[in-house]
Amino acid sequence: MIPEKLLKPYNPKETEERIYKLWEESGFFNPDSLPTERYPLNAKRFSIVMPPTNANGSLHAGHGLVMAVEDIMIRYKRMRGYKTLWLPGLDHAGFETQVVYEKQLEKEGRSRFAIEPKKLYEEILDFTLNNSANIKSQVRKMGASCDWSREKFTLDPDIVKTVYTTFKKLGDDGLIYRGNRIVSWCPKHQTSFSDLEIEDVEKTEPFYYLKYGPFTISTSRPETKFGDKYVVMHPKDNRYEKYKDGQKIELEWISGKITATVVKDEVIDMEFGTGVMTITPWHDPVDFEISERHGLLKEQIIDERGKLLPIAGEFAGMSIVKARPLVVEKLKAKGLLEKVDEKYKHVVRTCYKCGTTIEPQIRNQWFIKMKPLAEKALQKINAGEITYIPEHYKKITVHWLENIRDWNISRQIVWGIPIPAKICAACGSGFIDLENKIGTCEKCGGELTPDKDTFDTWFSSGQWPFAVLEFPDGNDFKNFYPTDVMETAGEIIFFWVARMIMLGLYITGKVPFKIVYLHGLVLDAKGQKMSKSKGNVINPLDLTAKYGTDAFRMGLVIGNTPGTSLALSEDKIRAYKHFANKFWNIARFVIENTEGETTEAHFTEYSPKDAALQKELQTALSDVTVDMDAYRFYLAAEKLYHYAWHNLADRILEESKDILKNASLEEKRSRKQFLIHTLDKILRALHPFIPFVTEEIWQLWKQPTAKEQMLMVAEWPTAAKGRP
RNA sequence: GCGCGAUUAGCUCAGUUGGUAGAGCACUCGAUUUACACUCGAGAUGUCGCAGGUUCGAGCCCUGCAUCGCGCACCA
Repeated sequence: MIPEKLLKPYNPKETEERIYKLWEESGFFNPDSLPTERYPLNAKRFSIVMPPTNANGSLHAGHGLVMAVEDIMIRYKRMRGYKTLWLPGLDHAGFETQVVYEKQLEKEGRSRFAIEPKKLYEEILDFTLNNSANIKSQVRKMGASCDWSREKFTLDPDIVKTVYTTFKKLGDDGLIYRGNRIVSWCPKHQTSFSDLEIEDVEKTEPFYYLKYGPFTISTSRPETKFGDKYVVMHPKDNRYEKYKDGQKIELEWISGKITATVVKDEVIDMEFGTGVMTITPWHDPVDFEISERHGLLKEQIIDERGKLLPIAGEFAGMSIVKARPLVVEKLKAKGLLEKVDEKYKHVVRTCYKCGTTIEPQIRNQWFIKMKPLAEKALQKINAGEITYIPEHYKKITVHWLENIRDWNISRQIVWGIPIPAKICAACGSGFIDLENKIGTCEKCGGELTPDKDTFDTWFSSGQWPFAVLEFPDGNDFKNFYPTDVMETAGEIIFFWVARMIMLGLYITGKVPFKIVYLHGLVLDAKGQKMSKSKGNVINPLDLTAKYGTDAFRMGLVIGNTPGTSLALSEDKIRAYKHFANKFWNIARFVIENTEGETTEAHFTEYSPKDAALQKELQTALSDVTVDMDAYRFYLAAEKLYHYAWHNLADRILEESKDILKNASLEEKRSRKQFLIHTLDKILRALHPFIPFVTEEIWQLWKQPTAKEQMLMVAEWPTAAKGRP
């Protein structure tokens, strides 16, 4: 009897939840619970650690792509007999989450700075936990066959322990230092950043030429110049030959008479402006370096909120934005303003989140010396131990690693893993202290207080692969590390991927993954970046509800080459909904027309015509397998789509109508066997891409009596092997 | 300034090692008690950014240029 359900159109809504439950309850998402007959103890293993989802919102289209692509990899390998582990996780996403939460506070008319830190932490934790439940159900809706029993969160005690151990080891190896160094500071968020959180924006602003004693100096930031008492020029600049290094000059400046000191330094570009500049070491990285080289005094002009300090005289307490025109006015009144170039183009460093101009500040922070870590990573990458898909990301990574800078890992926010260190109130020294053992400052005997800062979130996620696999003693670490593939967004290649390689190598001695597969952004139908303010955000759940998850997955995968952005249009997804239904009907035709025919696994009496078709199918399948092994899912999916629709349905099924009606008994039997055989193979081959509809058809058709007979753990339809 | 991509049909994009240019959507004409209207058949649409070069043969390899996008960079 043909199952009643097959007579109606395919209904994803009715199917998906039930099928996912079937899979999940089988336990087969867990590599340890796979049927031992097909997956013996010595079976090959395949593992992917899922990029931990930021627990501060809900799934967006980009997550949809992650889930689709990684699930395809995992399902494919599982069908090929690998014990597959796909380990899901959530990221507290320190600063990112804090920003999201602060926006919410703003709407409520509250400010993070008015909330007691402990209370704020509790609130954000609640917020995060609320989101996580939601996110997890969304990941399930995408059909992700990940092992929920191994799920991890970046704030889990064992992860934190690993992070602390790494911090300690870095310290013991002399790779961590606490330095009073210039850092990038966002006055709005009031935290420091690493160089990656900075966005360079080209701006056109007035450029002021100011009289500084006998010199003319130029600046785009007159409001920072109050404390400038060093005037710097190139030692070989003939124009200023008569001024000697260290020479004192009395001159009239913004707030009155000062004594300036001449400094000669080779960083000065003689061609630029007048070849003379004054320096503001507390608030400019170049100036900081100069003052370090020459042992000059440094003075803070701007506070943490971006307001001027008492040194600015009558401007004290003013924000720099307000102060600038007033300072210019005063300079003008004093006759110190020589000229203004109104259209000066230059690069301004801004906070990547809020666009506020970065105000560099000198702060005592924890830094990691990156050079030694980067060198090891470069060796492995250059030796080809990591394959990049697409390839050009390798060059980008190498370039970044070769020019790496030290990593400031201190963040002045509450939402994160606290830095396990003590700070001396008297001398500012810091001591890594995991066991709360150090009582007084080892340098000056001063009193110690716990470090109030938290780690940069990437410091913890940078250790994710070995941390979640429970390095060093976990069985998972032995069985699944290094992982096979790291699939994530090309956007975070430095933030995350490169750092995982460095930290993974440093701690375990091995690269954390063999293949890096990077996908591009998911854009809207017009190719524009999705953003809440533009109102063009596509919610994956709306699309899966409307067209089914299988259609959504196909739409994300086909025509999407790694590394390239994808414009996601609803038309495209609708087209693959049609495909799911088409395939449903192919199955219905085959099942209806082969009723009563027993399946013979190795049928040998094909008619010449069917033998040819059989060969054609084999070729198509091995071709697809080659693509699968080469991670060309966009091609594999398209080929299967084409075969199923335009070969199987349009050609083979159409001509079968005549054969099944009019041909000889032998020919009929041959065709029926071929149809059964083909449907079986195509169901298997399409399963990684459209898991729900294929499993549903499989269940209706084969009516398996044991969970081991699910399509999810069935064998891939060809033994052919592509390139590794 | 240095580096990395992209440029192929009206739109969005494929094109794996060089061998007669492809898909989806859109478009035109036709079919209809059908496995499927979430359908089928037929069709139109391309100097593959430009200029050279290598080759029997180039969308693909090499050189240069243009346009767009991105990343990196301490010029006050």
